[in-house]
Amino acid sequence: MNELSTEDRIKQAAKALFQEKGYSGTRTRDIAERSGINLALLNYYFRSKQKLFELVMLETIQQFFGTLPQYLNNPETSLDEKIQLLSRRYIDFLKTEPDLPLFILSEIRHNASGLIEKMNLNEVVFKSVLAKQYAEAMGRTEVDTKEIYMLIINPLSLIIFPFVARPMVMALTGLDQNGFDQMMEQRKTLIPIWNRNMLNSDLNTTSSNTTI
Amino acid sequence: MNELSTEDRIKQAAKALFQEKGYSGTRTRDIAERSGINLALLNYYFRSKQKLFELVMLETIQQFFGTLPQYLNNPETSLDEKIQLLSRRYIDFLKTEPDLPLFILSEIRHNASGLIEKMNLNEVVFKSVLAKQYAEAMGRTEVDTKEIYMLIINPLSLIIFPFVARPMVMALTGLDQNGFDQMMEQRKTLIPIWNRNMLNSDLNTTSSNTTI
DNA sequence: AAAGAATTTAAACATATGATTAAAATATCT
DNA sequence: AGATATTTTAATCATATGTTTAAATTCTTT
Repeated sequence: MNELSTEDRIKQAAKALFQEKGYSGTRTRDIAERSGINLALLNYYFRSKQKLFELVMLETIQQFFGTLPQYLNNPETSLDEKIQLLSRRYIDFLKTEPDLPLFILSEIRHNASGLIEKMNLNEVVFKSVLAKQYAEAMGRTEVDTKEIYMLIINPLSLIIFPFVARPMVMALTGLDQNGFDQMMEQRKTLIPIWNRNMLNSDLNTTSSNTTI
Repeated sequence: MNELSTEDRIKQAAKALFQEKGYSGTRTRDIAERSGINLALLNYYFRSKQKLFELVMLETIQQFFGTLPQYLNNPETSLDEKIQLLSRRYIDFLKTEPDLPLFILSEIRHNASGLIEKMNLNEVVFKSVLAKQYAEAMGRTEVDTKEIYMLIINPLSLIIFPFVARPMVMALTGLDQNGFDQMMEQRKTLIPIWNRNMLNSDLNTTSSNTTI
């Protein structure tokens, strides 16, 4: 009853291997071995390595970006609470899938079919409750692009970059894997504080004392 | 007199292609075509695709990390001036080599030979003038690891991540390539301001009003 | 100019890789 | 239980890929 179907076993193995080695570096024979299947089954179930890859990519992109709207759009949390939830949940998620962000960022960079352009993420962002909350705090109805840097890009930079650049971060800090994990735990609470202070620099610039 | 040697032409083509397609996705025939040489010359000059790759990697890693010490160690600039210089220079550099960070981060993640572990980057960081300046401002002789997050990891996150995640950032902000470039120009001055405010959150925590 | 060294060329090689094929095995339906 | 559909298997195929080889060409030295 707990047995995965052959199709799912292939997909799981492919997802892991594509993340580890990239598309070109992953052979169909690697996928067959890891999923414990006969090589020809990959073509039977998915028709080609390329088709399998596209399917895995779609699912993985959905996994990475798909939860973003819910963090930005909960009307019952404040702006700060949203950044707190985003930090905590994304870090928890990335700790379970440490290879995923690098894989996604690498593939969307080289992928000519524009998968994420089709997701209308900028609408999600500009029309989010988070953006509205910030605009209201500034006494306006809309945020501008520069404000999106602080509201979205900077938190995501602080959350995701250490995962993408883990060997580099470990080399710079001298932390081992365990230390790195602890660092990311600490950043769950630190990132919202830092971000609040970055937002405050904009508030100070506009001489507003509004508390969000 | 301006003629590049055959060896250099191969290296340049290889560097560009490895960044675009990765190691496995780049064929020796691609490199030969792009450098305008006969295929066998790759083996004549570099013995193998693997050896060529290792050489290109070494040079590229040096290019990416090699300038870091000079930004952290100039005794004639304040802490804030160092972050300003780091932001400006790294952003300028990355605008000329937009594919480089993703390539480096991807390869050091999968590279078992531990190239960057041998660089003793954490010594560079912990013993830097920057770290000393911060410790002095805190009335101590040394910084701890958490402080390195703010002094080094956070600025690097804010600087490098948008380049690594360019399609994602463009999708979230709705910016085109031109807009993205302008955004990075703005971040040259914004990142030091933001970082100063993050550091201030630590200063406030320790109830110190010291100005650095 | 001739000899020797270095570079370049085109073809061939040995192996790898994604895909196909046909038969065998298993599952499902009547 | 037999017929049919689906899944699996092992071998084979067609092409790709990194590398080698030997000859030709160019460069350097005497």
